Amino acid sequence: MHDAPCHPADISTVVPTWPQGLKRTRTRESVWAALQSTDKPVTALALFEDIRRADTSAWLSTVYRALEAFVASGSVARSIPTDSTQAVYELKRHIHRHYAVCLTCHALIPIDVCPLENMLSTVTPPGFCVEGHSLELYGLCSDCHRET
Amino acid sequence: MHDAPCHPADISTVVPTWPQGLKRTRTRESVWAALQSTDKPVTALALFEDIRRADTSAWLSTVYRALEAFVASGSVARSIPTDSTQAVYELKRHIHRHYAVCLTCHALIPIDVCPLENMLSTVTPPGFCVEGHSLELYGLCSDCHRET
DNA sequence: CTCGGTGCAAACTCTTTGCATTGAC
DNA sequence: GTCAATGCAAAGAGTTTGCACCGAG
Repeated sequence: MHDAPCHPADISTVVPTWPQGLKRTRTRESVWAALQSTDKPVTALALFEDIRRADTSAWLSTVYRALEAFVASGSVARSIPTDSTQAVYELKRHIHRHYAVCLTCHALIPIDVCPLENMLSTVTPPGFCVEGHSLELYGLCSDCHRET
Repeated sequence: MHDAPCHPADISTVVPTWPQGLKRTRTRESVWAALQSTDKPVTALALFEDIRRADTSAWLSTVYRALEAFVASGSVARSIPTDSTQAVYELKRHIHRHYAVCLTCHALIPIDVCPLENMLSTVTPPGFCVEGHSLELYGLCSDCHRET
């Protein structure tokens, strides 16, 4: 008994293409390339420093604005790890991925099964249109666990 | 390199008691009471304003320090919603609960089933010691969905 | 040519810290 | 009495904004 079409993320492409309608500029291309080059979430500052290494003309606020544009276009996801206050960004590769974060060394360990995949309908409150979800485990990675 | 005990959260009590070893002071008691009085995550500022209404002597940094102490004691959870940069705090009632957050009106709708409950072992990376997890759905609540 | 994007500085928000004083145990 | 907690101010981190200039479409 639902009415309006509730469009879940499509799971088609694996390498995202440049978001349509966004001007291709120097900084944006650098940000995009930097995001392509990793499969882990990164901070705006890390991106900036990375980009600055090759392009001294880049500017932090521009990186933020580029990320903002990508997020608005739906091609980049922004989130904040539990043990931090700093936002991290990652390309929406349509390869759905979550991480376990180590509270000691802040390592991110990929989780390859998404428990929500088959359970989303069970879990969603009635009437709510899910556009996405975040999931994170936290605790101690095997290295830090050993050292205790 | 010993196998330290990996202690998952216990699911015993429902109404948390004052964290042992913490001095009972004016502001801390107020913060505690304010957290007891709601079952949704709240910001430090919201708590502060709430407390200020009854106790003009309260101070924001003290609220932060109280929350920090509660979090350290394990009795309060801190998290940051996807659509925000501001931390929210909630009592760990040992009633495990997640929320769906509306990207338009920021409403929090409780989710009553935790999909991880039965799947944690399937999902956890080998060697990782899980201390907790966060899960959040985001999208549009029924009200905001209608208006589109 | 036009309008959106950028360089740069400065503001803003949330959170933390430093230090003298107070108050819980 | 002792040491942790607090009042208050001020700093700090991360992020956003304002505005004049620049450059992609």
